[in-house]
Amino acid sequence: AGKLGAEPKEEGRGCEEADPARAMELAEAGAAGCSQAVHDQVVPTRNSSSRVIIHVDLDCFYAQVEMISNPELKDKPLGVQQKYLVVTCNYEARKLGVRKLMNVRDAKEKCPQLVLVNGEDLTRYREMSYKVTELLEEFSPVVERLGFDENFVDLTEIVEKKLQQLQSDELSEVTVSGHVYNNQCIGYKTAKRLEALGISSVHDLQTFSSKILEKELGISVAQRIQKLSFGEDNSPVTPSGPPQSFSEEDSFKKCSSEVEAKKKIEELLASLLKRISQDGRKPHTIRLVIRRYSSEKYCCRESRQCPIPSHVIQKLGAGNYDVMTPMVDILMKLFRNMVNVKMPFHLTLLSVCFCNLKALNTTKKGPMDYYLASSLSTTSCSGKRSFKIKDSHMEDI
DNA sequence: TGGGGTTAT
DNA sequence: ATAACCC
Repeated sequence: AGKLGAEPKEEGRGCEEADPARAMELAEAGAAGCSQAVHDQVVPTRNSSSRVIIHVDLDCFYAQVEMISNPELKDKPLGVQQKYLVVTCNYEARKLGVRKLMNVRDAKEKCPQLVLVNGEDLTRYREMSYKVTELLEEFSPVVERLGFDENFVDLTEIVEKKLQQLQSDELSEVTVSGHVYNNQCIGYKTAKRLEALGISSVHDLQTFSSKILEKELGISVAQRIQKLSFGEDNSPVTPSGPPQSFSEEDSFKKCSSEVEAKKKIEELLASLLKRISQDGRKPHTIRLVIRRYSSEKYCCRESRQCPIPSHVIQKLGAGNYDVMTPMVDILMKLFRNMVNVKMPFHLTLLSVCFCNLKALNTTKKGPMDYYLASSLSTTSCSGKRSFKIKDSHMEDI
């Protein structure tokens, strides 16, 4: 199955959204099978250059986590609320007309018995999400995450091993039934641009002039989506590994003073520091993101980022050093760089992001290390550059 | 539209 | 730093 085309987007068709245990059954079936059925027609064994990839998509993930935490919720219509939105809901609720991303007021109107739990804190969802990924990684290390509730697993090697074990008379008996996917064109912006070109179905895209498409969308996007329209996707399943960034955000109706903003930034930062200390790696870059109020249309985010000073990074992990104060200081500088606080302003979102994560330095301490570290900390090099310099010196030593 | 994520430019 | 994409 192609990676990007693999998910049927219509709801309510009883499509194969699965729990992890069922996913494992499917994986076993896939490993045993040597043929794929398309339109109920059995096609021969995959050839040596093709791959076997499973796509595991967890059903109404946040709602499931809540139902596991509190089984009393299991047989009730349940919605997970973030601000004034029901971001997802269980099937009881869907039967009664509640939809994803529905207004709380509309949802309550449709379904007065709806039970709501607050899902603004993603901690438990994030933890469960990584448990699922780690479970899948036991089968193959090649697991790519997409959001919190989807994983792609490349099972090619497992399948090949299984096929070698099977006797030839067993081979002919195994079949796996397939799935036929419907027309759907891709991301929002690209879909709009395609529509402007008169392309509204997969078939339209298949038959459209490659040259014109390349001129309109750029060669990279054009060639990729046109291959996708034929079900061809040679992109690898890229192991996600640990996250490359940690962020916390909060949205609100109005924030219009620096003091108010500072309070919110401090809250976001406190949560992030907890998370980062658990992770063990250290961020070398910090970013502040804002969203300004705008009465209509799509509202863009703005951001400012800077390297985290090395003396702050060092104090990040253990110890009771106050890392909040210097960090808040940096963030407020970034804030004033974006927002002219002498003028009236109206923000609707603040977000803090730690990125450019690096593993702890595992090199053994030598006699020169203290000298090298202190001399480098006084330079104005970027983190990347100074690490390169340090590494080369280490090799020399 | 929330609260996250990734990659490309 | 932003824009596009994904959930």
